[in-house]
Amino acid sequence: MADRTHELQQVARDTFGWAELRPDQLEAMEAVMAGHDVLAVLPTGAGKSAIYQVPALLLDGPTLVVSPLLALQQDQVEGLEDSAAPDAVAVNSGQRAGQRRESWQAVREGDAEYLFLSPEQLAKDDVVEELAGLGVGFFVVDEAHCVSAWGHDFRPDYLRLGPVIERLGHPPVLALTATAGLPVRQDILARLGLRDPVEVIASFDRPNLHLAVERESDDRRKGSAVVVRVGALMADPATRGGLVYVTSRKDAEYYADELAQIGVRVAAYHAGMKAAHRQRVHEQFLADEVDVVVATSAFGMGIDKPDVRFVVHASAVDSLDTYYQQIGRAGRDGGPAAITLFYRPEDLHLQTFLTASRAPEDALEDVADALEERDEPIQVGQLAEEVDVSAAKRTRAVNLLEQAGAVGTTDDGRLEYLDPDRPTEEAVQDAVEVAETHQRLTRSRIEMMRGYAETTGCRRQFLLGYFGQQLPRPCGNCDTCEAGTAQEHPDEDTAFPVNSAVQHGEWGHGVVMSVEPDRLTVLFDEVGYKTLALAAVESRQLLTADGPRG
DNA sequence: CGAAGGAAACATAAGTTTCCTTCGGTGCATTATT
Repeated sequence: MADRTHELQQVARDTFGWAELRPDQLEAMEAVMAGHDVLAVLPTGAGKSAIYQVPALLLDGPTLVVSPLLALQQDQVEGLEDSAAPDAVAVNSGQRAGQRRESWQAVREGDAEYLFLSPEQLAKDDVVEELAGLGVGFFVVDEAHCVSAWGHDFRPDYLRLGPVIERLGHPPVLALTATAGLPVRQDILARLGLRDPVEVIASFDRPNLHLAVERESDDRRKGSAVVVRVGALMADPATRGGLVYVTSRKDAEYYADELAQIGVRVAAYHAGMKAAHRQRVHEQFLADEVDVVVATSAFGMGIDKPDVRFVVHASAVDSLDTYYQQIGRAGRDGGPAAITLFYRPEDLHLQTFLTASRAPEDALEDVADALEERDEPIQVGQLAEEVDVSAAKRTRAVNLLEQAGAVGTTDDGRLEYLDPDRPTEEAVQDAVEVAETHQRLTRSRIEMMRGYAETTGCRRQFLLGYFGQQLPRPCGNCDTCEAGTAQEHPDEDTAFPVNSAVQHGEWGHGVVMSVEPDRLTVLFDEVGYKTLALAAVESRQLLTADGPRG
């Protein structure tokens, strides 16, 4: 063990020039070297990339890094070029055929140690076949929350990574992310099929962020309040420069115009803008030529500016996972930063709309029928020929049927209908229920966002509690602490302590996520987060202690 | 679900009210034209 630690530290020092590895980094690396699958949840700036970059050099075979954005892949490749580490290449649709051949050639000949791919590339049979021949020694999923956040509908190929890992002989797998509450972590572990995983989870606390919520009832008044607030923040040298998150592209343009009118150097950022323009805004922000970026959720991953002094949300977002991720872009230098959410309960309805995704019933039927009719497993390409729906919809259908236990993936990546005696109608019905369970969880996460915005207790205790971390005392650096409503409550002898498993008559099995003076929040497997009044729990005996999970 | 925008309804002046429809977020890859 000590040898291995020494070896890792030596590579870190000699190849990358890092004098010291942090305990979290080292713990994750050592687990990888010991052959474990690892899920590492570390805040940005904690050197997440190092966790794969270093062991990659000690493990046989090339390292495959799945990364969600082509721009991010580019940054990583360039970063490695600047170090003494072996080369890195990416393969994607933006390249010409010749360039792509060269990249493969470099990996094949061992000139490139790191290979960056999008999950969509890994959905292609020839790509996986090529990789299987290469003997991939290390499988890394960067920004692994995307598996859960995007895999279920937006980018369904994220849920196909599990079978790809198996097809590559299941090398050690490392999933990396900065933000993941319990359901997201469980989802990542299950969907990637991690074996006996080691979870390395750093503290989520960012004590330098001051947390506050401004409640507004009128939409227009909220709009002007946001502009006034940003104006005030910009007038104070201590809080100059930050981000404003909005829900729609239109709002991004609107607030950018309003702020420009009061003399703020501001730019809008959303996915409707041309790529070159988006890149320009990003660069100007990093270079302090623009002080405020008003953005939709498109602005995020890959942004690493140390001195973001405020993050203002003009509206609530879809979950505390998203919220934490977005506010976490402030104060990376450790200096104070002002975090403000402008909250109107009605805004949550838009999040319900945006996250709603109904099961593709027609595609489910077509896919189930096509697979059931075959006596043998079939290639994805073949299925595409037989089922006349879009690739995304087809993949979603395959994913749901697989989660419903009706469809399986063979070791060579083909799809099969598992039980010939199971009627396809039943399989489709089960798949629809899988989608509905997922939908309930999504809704309950929106309710947790509501809970954060409406709590009179310490905001930080609420936020950290959501991520499974108990802050023993109110933080003293949020609006409720300052208002005096966040009272310290002694650790009462509760029958249902945090992290204990419980059983509810109607909602089934769950895990206690937080205990407040008058209420409990429980994450149930089937219905997601629920907040229960302690008085009712006691008087009506709603919960019973349950055995350990599993 | 709710905000926004347009058209029609109200009303007899130039405007307000009501009703209806549309739109609302993340990115890969691929392909047909300039």
